[in-house]
Amino acid sequence: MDTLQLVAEPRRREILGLVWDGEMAASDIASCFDVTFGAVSQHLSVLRKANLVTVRKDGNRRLYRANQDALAPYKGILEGMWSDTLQHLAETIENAESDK
Amino acid sequence: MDTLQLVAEPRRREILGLVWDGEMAASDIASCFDVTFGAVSQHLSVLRKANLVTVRKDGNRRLYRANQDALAPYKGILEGMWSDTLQHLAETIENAESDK
DNA sequence: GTCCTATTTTAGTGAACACTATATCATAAA
DNA sequence: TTTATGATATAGTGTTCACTAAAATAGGAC
Repeated sequence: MDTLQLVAEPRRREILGLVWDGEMAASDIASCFDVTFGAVSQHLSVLRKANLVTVRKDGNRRLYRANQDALAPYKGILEGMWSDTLQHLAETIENAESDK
Repeated sequence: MDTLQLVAEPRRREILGLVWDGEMAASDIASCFDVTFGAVSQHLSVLRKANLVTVRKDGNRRLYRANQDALAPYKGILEGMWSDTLQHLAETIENAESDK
């Protein structure tokens, strides 16, 4: 599957939105969605293999972050969709709150 | 299915490439691919319903053309992929030849 | 009208893939 | 070393969807 198709998938789009501005643990990402941890981990695996996210180990946890260089061509479209739904903002705020 | 996913599908991407610069009959579009006429017609139907192409009747034939306004946000990405594969150019030239 | 071509539509098939559940692996804490 | 937590990998399921084949629709030529 090519990059455009990978990015087009709605769940992955949302995940990319979450890790766009900064890194985020897999468990925190998963808690934003109504699917199992495993499902999110699979999406992260796909994004990782396509070099669309980077991972950093922090003890037990894996911190993910969008690879903005690789995603540069899609940035405009992704941002457009995040702002359309306002979900990106809502979710990042929600996450920031729960981190306090 | 949203616009990004519609556009991401490889066959539809190629079809959009063919009708990007000018209108083209459904049969001519279909003859560029190794799938049945019906399959291409279905893709055209999807693109039509999403308002990504416009149709004009010319007697028996239906002439399709990309709706560049609606596709504007995706133009850069699509053009990048067409130039990558060179298929877009090859196919449009091939088609122009057969029209002579 | 009857043919022929261009196109759409419908029914059915196969494959891709997002998901669940479970097993496995790795790190941290006891 | 055991126990718990965070994460990945695997097996199996259901749905979506691109495709084929065939039927239906429409326009032009005769």
